[in-house]
Amino acid sequence: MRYKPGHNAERRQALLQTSGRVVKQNGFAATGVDALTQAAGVTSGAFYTHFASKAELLKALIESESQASRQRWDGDPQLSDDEWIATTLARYLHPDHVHHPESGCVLPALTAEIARADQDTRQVFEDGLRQVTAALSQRLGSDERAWAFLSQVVGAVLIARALPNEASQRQVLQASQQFIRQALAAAG
Amino acid sequence: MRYKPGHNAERRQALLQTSGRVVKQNGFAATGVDALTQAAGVTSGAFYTHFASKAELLKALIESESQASRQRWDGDPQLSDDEWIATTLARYLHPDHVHHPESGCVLPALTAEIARADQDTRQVFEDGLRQVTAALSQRLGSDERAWAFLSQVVGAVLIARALPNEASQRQVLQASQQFIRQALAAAG
DNA sequence: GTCTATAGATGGATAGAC
DNA sequence: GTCTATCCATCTATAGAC
Repeated sequence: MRYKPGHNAERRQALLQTSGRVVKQNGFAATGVDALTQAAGVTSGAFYTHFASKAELLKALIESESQASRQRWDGDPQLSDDEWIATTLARYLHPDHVHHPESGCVLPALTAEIARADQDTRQVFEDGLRQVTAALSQRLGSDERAWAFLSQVVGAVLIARALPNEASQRQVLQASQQFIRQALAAAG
Repeated sequence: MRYKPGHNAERRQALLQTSGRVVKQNGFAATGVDALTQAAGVTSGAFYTHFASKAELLKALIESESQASRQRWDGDPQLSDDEWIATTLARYLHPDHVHHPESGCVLPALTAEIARADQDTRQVFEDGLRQVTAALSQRLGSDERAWAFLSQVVGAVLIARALPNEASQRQVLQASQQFIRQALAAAG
């Protein structure tokens, strides 16, 4: 055979990773199939060997990005809960995360567009997200806190990214971090 | 003259209101100029009498929507701070707000796309947003709390909208509301 | 000021060569 | 499996009639 075994799966994986970066950076609707494949060094013709449509790519992206996020949220298992919270907040609510959506969490970048996708795509989103909140819940003590924690940090990064200067961005990130600490302290 | 005085300003205002609904519903990049103007009962040719480009519309939309949001956030001035917080949370974190982005806050719907706009547009965003946070700060006691409060509710509605079923959506809304109460209680 | 018509570019997706 | 070439629809924006 002309291609080594697993070539197909590898290429699909590469497409998911590179197009994930492009889409988080520029948005899903705003990005053409040409731009998606160009980042992986192939042309649009090759795209349709791996995905039935652009909409199918979004579903696959949500799965792929959820898995990546889940691993980032897990973090170092040796940390105490308090240490884990501190390092997680410091990393998620960091200016680097604001400046580099392409390598960051999928949620601030794509959730608004996922909200406009079909029911099937949103189900994939929920499945992926529940893995994240399950991990979060382990550290925070309840699902309720996990959802609220997630909402807070996603909202903060989302808003920070739309602000035009670094000072304002930091103001949001700092405020968010402080707020979370107070809420967690309040409930013991 | 064939048109009554103020016709131009009125029509522009009408375009802002109707296109605001369409854009919050379907996204800015995903909506063509035809769809924007169709909602106002005119054709795309008329659009360019009022706006130099589609990008200019986004800036005008951010101004317009910020003003509308600011008024909604203000609420009834006769309420006590606690009452104001309760009614504001109940309205913003309500399933109706999740189901109807077209008549809701601009932030969960468009912030991700604003984050990808040029510096000028994002400056307009900051100016509008600071009016909102100033009003919020009056009620909550500090700018810091205002930013965090806003991040929390925006993140919650954003995520809820992407979830496929009502039960999950309510879970996020409820968790966020509870979290905010705890954070505010913690700081007195 | 708004319309129809259209230019010019780009969108998603497919066909056939290799 | 990937390429080039292309179809057809849609996009932003403009021109000219009314």
